[in-house]
Amino acid sequence: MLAALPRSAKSGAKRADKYRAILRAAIRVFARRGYFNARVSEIARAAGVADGTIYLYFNSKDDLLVAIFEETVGRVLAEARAALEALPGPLEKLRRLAEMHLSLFAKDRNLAVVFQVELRQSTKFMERFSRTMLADYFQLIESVITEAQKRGIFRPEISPKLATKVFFGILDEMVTNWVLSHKRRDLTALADPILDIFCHGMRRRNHEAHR
Amino acid sequence: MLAALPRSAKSGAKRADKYRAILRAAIRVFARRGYFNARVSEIARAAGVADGTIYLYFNSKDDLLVAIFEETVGRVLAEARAALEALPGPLEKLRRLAEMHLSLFAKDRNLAVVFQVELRQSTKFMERFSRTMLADYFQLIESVITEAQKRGIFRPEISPKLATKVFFGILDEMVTNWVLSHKRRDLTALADPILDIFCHGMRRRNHEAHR
Amino acid sequence: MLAALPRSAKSGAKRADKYRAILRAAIRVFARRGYFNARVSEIARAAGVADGTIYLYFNSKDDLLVAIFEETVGRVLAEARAALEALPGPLEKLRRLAEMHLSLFAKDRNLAVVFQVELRQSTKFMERFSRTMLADYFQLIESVITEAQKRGIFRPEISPKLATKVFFGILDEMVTNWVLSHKRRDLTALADPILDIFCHGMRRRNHEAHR
Amino acid sequence: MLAALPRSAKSGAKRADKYRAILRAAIRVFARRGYFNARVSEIARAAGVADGTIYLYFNSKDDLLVAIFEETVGRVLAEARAALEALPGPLEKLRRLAEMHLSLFAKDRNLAVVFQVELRQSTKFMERFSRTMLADYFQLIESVITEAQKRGIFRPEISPKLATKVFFGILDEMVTNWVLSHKRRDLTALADPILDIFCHGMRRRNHEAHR
DNA sequence: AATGAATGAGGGTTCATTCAT
DNA sequence: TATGAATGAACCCTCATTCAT
Repeated sequence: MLAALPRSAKSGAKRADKYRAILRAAIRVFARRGYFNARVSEIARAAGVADGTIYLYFNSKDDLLVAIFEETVGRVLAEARAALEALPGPLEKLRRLAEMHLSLFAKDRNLAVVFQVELRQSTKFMERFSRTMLADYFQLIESVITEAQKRGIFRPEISPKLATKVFFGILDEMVTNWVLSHKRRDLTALADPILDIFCHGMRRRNHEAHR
Repeated sequence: MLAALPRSAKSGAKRADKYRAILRAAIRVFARRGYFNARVSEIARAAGVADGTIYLYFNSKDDLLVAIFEETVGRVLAEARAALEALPGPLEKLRRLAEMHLSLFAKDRNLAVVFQVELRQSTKFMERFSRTMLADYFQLIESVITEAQKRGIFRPEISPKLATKVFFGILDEMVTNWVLSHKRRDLTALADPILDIFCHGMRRRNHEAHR
Repeated sequence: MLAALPRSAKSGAKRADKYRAILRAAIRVFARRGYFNARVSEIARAAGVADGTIYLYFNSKDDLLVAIFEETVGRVLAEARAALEALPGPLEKLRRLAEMHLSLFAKDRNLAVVFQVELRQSTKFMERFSRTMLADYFQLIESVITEAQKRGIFRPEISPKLATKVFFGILDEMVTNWVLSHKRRDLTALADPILDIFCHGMRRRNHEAHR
Repeated sequence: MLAALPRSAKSGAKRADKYRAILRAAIRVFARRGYFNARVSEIARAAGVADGTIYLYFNSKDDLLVAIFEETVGRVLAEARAALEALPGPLEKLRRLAEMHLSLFAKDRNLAVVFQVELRQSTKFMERFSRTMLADYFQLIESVITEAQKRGIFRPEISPKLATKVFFGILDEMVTNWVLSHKRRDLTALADPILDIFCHGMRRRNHEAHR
């Protein structure tokens, strides 16, 4: 079967494999050593390739960090959009967003370290990330909050942009805290109490009364 | 007058002046260049001292970052504790904490950059900070939240530790967002809407009804 | 026709074509980028072959430079020897040598750059070239000068080896100057005035008187 | 005495000493290894300083080469101008130029290797050198040749710029040849026969007759 | 106490060359 | 014969820190 594939497809698949292997190795090494103390040669060894091979797939050490961010956020965004579509109301959607956010990192502690610590080491990275993919994530959250406001579930007088930052800030702090504390509690289990606080905080009074 | 002071007091005062001058210079340079791109010689020049003089006051470049953190958090904690004492109830105390947190950075954007970005560049720093002074800050917040629960203002079933992280996470995200967006909005003005969401999220239902 | 040729001749011809294509590409790229900044992959692209193919025809990047030198000097030497045979006297022969030397580079500026600059980057190359093919070129010049001395045209007391270096040095400087100045003057036209100076410098006094 | 000098003068003198020590070491190492194979750390060791110290005095490895060229040509030009002033006629001046040129390198073979080989490794360097200091040297030679033409010693119809290149080309080839041949002949002794050829080549016929 | 010249360890990246296909 | 992806050795330069003055 594989032999019948055109050369480009075969080598393309191999290329993608190696690309992912390097990226996974980079996440591991960045998490263990920190970005600045991580040696490119160490990543190469962890990925099972030669030092120079890294540079056939990535432009620089910086680029590895950028790729980790973009690959992850891109994938998560797509998954989140697909998952939200199937859900009936904004509260369910917020719950799903929180669950996906927390479980993404709960499943891969190394990724969590890279996202909560290593990616934030400089305004250069942070501004870049904020402006690009993170903006899409914020947009997705905001659209759900706006929907909740339109449906009369959330108070309409609260700025949806502010509420989005509040929602993200809570999730972000939970992950950071989980990463830094060496206790290995169940991160995903925090979705419920967080949503409880956030949604009550956002809720219309009379809406609550009707419950 | 000064000449009459004992030598140690005089030089002690001079010493403290230079210490602070270096620390202020470090905040400026770290904010402008980022920690890793900041040169010790650049900080020395900004502080008006020789390169070597830095090392008469600090052990290392790392130590400058640590000192910025500890000096600031130490001072802010003392101010916060003093301010809270004078306030009658937990809601007022939470409001004052939020205001102080936001205005600290609103008044000194360079300090905000250092706290929200540069200080988070490695797990080494973050774990150290979490364990030490930040823990005191969390403790202070938690004590106010517990007080609110005891008084029946906040729902008792919510974990106060969780609520503390939620409160801090919201504030932290506001500051980070303000630092990264190049719009210069009034950061302190966010205290009100944030508290609105947080306190409603925490509040007992019947307590609200009684209002 | 070609199809009727024995296999070895056919592939031999193709092989020679590719060999020359690579060499021509190397001259272009070396001239444009300089030897050290020239990438083997760039030469391969310019020659329309894969990187690895270069190594089926040449042992190393160094070897390309050596081959350029040896191919060119070998060809020029053969042409020069043939051309000189037909000429009656040593003065005509010197004139022809100068013309051939200058027009070789006037016709191919890239070759001139490689010969005047890139080939001289290290004593390793220069000593190798001096000892081998350049020695033949010097020998050819010297034989003409000796002939002129034997015929009483040039002063016999001048060392023919010295005169050879003088002759070559003048030509060499003309080409180098032409390569480095960005004016595109007629290099070949310099043959006459150069020979005027050189031949008068070498000539016997009484020989001149007889003219 | 030295102790009485102002600090700047003392340290200035030490600075100049170290500058020259590094430059001399660079000439030695470049001559022995070739520019590209020379390691900066090797130069540092040869100069008795740390690697980093090189960069307190020079901007880059390239800069070392440039400095060797500019220091040498600058010094030689000044010496040559001073020496020529004392001489009565252009022929004596040309002889002195040739002697100085040849003896400069005869006295320092390493310098000769650097000038004849290492400095010519790229059009980047060569064009830079041609345009700047070498142009001054050419100008000096040309002025002497023009003087000889004005005095009726040299033929006026010969382009003085061409004659300058001829003169330089001869000297240059002598030095190159001396550098590449491993025989250690007396380079300076070549001044006489070279001048014999060059000056006869340039001379007016009737002028000769009058001799 | 203050200076600033000197130190020297340390690593991302390039690219000639190889070799499995 | 030809390919081009993979290799891995090799090095200039920076800059935190020291220490003689």
